[in-house]
Amino acid sequence: MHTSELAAAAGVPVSTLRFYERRGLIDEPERSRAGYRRYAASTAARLRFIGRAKALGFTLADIAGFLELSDLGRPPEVPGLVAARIDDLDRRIADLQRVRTALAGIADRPPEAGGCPVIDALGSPDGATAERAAPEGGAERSLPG
Amino acid sequence: MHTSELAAAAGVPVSTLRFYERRGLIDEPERSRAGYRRYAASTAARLRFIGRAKALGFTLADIAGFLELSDLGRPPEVPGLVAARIDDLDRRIADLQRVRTALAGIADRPPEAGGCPVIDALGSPDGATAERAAPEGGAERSLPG
DNA sequence: CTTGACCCTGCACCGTGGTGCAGGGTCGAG
DNA sequence: CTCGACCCTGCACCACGGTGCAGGGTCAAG
Repeated sequence: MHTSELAAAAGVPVSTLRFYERRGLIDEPERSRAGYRRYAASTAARLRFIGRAKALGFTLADIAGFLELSDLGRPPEVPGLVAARIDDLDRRIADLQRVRTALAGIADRPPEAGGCPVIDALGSPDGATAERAAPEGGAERSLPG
Repeated sequence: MHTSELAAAAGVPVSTLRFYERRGLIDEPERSRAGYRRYAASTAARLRFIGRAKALGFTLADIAGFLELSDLGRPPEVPGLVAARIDDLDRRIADLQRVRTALAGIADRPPEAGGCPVIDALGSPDGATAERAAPEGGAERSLPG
């Protein structure tokens, strides 16, 4: 198939195809005499795999690692990476739920309570009611990648 | 306080201070006759607030919004913004939980003969065992953020 | 032979959240 | 008065995940 066919089959723009090729996520395909890329049909499946892994929050570097190991016929030691990713998700979900709880409680508070309750809940920016949310060691780190 | 004092007090590099100033997260401070920035002590608390909100996953744009509201003393349209923020959080939490469920299902698969269960679960990149995980409408959309 | 659709390369650009550096000016101690 | 530490501005750069465009080449239909 040629470039635009693959792009349509995989549901990504042509520009992204070339971007992935540069990043090593898809192999450089055969070329026609004129230099046109001619892709194997399996490349579309590979691109759908990339899309699903991306939707699960893996970075392109992660995915490139999966694919490389898979291409080498070696079962990747992915379970560890998946477990790490699940831990990340758990932390992040807990973070968001804590904020959501704070916001929900705040939304019901009477408007005459003084400053902005959302701000207060995070620790007032002017220091007045600070240090109640955000347990020091907790959400302090960011997501991987 | 001057720039380096504020940076030390807030635990951020000087470069970040100026970056936040450009982004409108902190006000342009008074200047000395020579043009040196002289910060109010409250700016350190504001920066710590930014740090906490950032750790909770808010973007700088989110935080700028919070701070603007706070600076304006809670204008009447705040309840709607809080509700919108809660809706957004709910969507983000649901997204992350869906991803987490998918990953957990993958991680539990026994390492069957041939192939990595994770790769298989995502749809083998060569198409052989494809289309088993990732129900079409499910995790197919990207994460917010 | 011309027209239009497609393809090629290379480079610049987007937003996010910063970091780093050059080339100056200023300030206080010695 | 000199020295080093600090401060200023502006600009370029980093990673990430792409997007867009200029300026060409190719191909098939009419």
